[in-house]
Amino acid sequence: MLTLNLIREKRDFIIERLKIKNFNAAEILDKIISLDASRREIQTKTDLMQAEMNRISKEIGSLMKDGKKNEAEEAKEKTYKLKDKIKILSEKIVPIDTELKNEIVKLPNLPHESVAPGHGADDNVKVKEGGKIPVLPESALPHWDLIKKYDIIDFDLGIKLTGAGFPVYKGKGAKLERALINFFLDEGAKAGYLEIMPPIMVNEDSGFGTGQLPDKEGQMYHADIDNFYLIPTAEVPVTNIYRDVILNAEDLPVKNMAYTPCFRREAGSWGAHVRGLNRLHQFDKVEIVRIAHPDHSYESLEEMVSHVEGLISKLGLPYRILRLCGGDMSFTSALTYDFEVWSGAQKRWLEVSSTSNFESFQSNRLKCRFKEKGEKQTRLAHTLNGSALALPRIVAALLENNQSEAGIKIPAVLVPYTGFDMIN
RNA sequence: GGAGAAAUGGCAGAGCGGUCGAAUGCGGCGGUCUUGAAAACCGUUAUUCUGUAUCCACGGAAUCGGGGGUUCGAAUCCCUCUUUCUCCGCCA
Repeated sequence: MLTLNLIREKRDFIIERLKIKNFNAAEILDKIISLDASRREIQTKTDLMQAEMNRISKEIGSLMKDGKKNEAEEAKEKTYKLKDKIKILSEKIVPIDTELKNEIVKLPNLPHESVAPGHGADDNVKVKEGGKIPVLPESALPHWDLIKKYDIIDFDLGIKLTGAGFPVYKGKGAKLERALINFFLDEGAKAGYLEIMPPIMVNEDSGFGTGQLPDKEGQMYHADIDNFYLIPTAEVPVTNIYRDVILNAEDLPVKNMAYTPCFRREAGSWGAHVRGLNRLHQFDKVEIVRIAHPDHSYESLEEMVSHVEGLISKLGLPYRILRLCGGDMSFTSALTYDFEVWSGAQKRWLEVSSTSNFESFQSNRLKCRFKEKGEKQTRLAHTLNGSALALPRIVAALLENNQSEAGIKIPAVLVPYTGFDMIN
């Protein structure tokens, strides 16, 4: 959520920046500005009346003390009219406030100045490429065949237990999953991230704090009776730890990480390219989250990017890093890097991480602020997060790229975690 | 799930419906003293919105778990929700 201050002071700048995201903001901005102006006008009036009201009330208090009952009664008379006026005026504010909130949440975050304009995936900017694309024989199998061949992940069983998109990991498949989680967490710990195990269901306030609510409730599973949402990513609970929190500047950056299962309804998005592990309703992910000082948040982002890159290259996967263009970026993000790994048998790139700086967009909703030592004023912190990493597509690429007649070779860094070096 | 009690500033803990943003203690910050430190003493110590000023500053409104109500006036009374504690029941 953009701050009202920015909207008041930089209307034209916002319009220009949001063009990069192909978003026409003028109409909404003008509506907000006029709503805000009338809200403040009314607020100022009611504040004045309320001040008068408070003054009279105090007067009544001291009159009563002095035993001047008649004068107190006279003063009371004066308040009735005033009270009515205040009531009428303050009731006017309620719908204005609601509308203001409705409008302001429609505005996406401003893209960072390095973000290129564009409409879709084709306009993303490749910033780096690494690893070697494997040359596989014609007979190479896609991962959905490999998992059947070695009986390590069972989709049909998942359908029986729950439904499509809820795979069952078995034997070495389950072990590989657990190995990857532990590997990612250990690497994260080495990089200074504090491990968190959060709840995987959150309340409405948390959903709003990170921007899933309103509007995107269709993407989350909802437990009706208790009004809880299954998290689509650990970003939601881990970032919401800092909802309504005022941090000290010297505690920044806060570096947290969490492994959680993630749940996505992905309503309407099933179709091409979603076979096997490519898109699931439940999957595992390790997420890194930072709360950073606004002056240093882009340094934080770069550190996160190189951390994620390190993970992928330690696993020996061919990868590329993309800086998303305005049209492909999320509503809440100011700058996003996507990481894709090459899937040898599908012969295509699979997104395995999205690492973003949200600047103060989330923290304004979260009311996540910090205070500089000795200063009175609070400022909004910057929030960042990134997948480090999402597992299913990593598994898909590992299986496909490392297959041979003898079986599937486990990357050396994982062997201490799996306890085996081949799936066969 | 049943019965009862409670929720106040960073923490602890007062608070009769009137001058209470809130005593007191601890902690934090600044200062005096000291060669330095401790102790002692003095001062200071929340957040949000807002008006003039737009660097410092001054004024107003709101906030004592959340929401609503009674009242000229609510931390204090009423309703409701949430959370915590104690006892009973159930339970990995």
